[in-house]
Amino acid sequence: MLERDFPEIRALPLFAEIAPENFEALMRGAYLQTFPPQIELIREGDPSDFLHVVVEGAVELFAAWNGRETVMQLVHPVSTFIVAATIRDAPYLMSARTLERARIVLIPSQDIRAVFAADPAFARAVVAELAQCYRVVVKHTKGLKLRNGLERLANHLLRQRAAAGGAPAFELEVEKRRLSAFLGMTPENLSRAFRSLEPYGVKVDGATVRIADPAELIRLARPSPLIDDSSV
Amino acid sequence: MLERDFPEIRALPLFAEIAPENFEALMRGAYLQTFPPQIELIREGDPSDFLHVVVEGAVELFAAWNGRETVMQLVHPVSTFIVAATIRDAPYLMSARTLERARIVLIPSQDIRAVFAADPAFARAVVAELAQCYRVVVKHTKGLKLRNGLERLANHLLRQRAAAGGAPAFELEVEKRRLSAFLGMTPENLSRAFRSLEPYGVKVDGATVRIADPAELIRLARPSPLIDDSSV
DNA sequence: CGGCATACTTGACTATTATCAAGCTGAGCT
DNA sequence: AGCTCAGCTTGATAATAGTCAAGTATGCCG
Repeated sequence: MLERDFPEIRALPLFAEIAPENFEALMRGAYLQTFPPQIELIREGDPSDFLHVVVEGAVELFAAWNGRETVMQLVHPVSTFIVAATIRDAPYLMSARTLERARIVLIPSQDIRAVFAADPAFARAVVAELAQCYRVVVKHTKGLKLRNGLERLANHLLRQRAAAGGAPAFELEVEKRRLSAFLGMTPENLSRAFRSLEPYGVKVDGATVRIADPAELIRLARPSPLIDDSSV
Repeated sequence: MLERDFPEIRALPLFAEIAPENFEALMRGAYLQTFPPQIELIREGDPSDFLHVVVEGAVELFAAWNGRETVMQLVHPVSTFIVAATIRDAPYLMSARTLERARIVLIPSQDIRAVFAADPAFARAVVAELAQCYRVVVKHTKGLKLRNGLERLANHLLRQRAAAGGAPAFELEVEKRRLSAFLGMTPENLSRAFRSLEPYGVKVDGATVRIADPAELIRLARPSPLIDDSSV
């Protein structure tokens, strides 16, 4: 692991407060690796070997059952994934694959568990991270159970718009087929949902979305901070 | 808080390893309270004031949006809920209400956060609890996205059967209307789903379920440890 | 440039799920 | 016992979502 890669990882809330010697111990065992697109990084059911930190690129967490597959989460830099499995030393509940070329730091799970036991500051940070992850999944589940496909898409677009700083046009960041799986619908229905949003001032051209009048879309989407606000 | 109530709380994984003086500090500020059925204990959006421990009875965590309501989790003794909100000092994402008469221990959130900062053993236990909660929600979400209503019910029955020690007959533990909301369907469709399971040897009489031949039901349900196994 | 592969879109159809409106049933009560 | 109410069930219908099949667009590569 090269010296120059430290800062962006060190800056993550998860690692910011660790004692220097413990952080170094983690980095000594860590790999920084670059993966091509479509590489399966972990497979659900496998034992938890590494904590992953996405430094660049994009990763999706997905799950399969009975021949069906769905996207559980989309992971963008800089963030970690599968903290829970690492901490509990339990098998992964989700698989992960790269969506684009991605630079990923792999930290051996046993190192994480060792530092976690020895460094109270790290333990606190892990708790904050886990609590955050928990709340993200709860919000996603609320959206799935309380909204229909059109409403989920409308709110997703409003969230993306906010993440893009409120610009009138922004990019979707992921292929539509993956977005559809993430939103709990088929690609065909995502297509139709986009068309249904046209009367609300939503224009889609490839991966570019333009929202003419947010107020109009908000009236349909009825966003709630307790589902859509990532900072809550 | 009475002395005789300590043991069952002390025995919880979350509290088992705390230093005695810290545990006492928590208990000094705690209330043990008995609530009648149908009492709203917390409301989503409110600030996190207390960590709740269900000692007796049953509680449901639910969420509402745009006039719709759904059940997110069913909580039975002895377990805690809303740890994540307490730790992050963030607003509750879910509401909670008693389903039956329930005895509940309320521990002020600020006490929890104080002991959490001071007691490494407690911090570790909180992490384990949170990681567990996270994995429970992920499994629930996987079920929602990968299975249809009938499959969710079939797997729920197999889980309940396992929880009852594999007995051929067992009780549902909650009203069917709440079970339906938990499984992400309407009461009407739960009714129909139960009838659809008759050919698979499932007989329902009130809240009592009898599974004639588990193998038959398993063939339909296709349970997976990564969705249905509570210990994984 | 043409050819190919892949994502996306569209339409027709099917399946699943929700809604509405009666009925039914059983526990609790007088 | 009979009444009442709430939960449950059932059937008819509507809304929502999935499937299949075909077509279009786009980007990559020789």
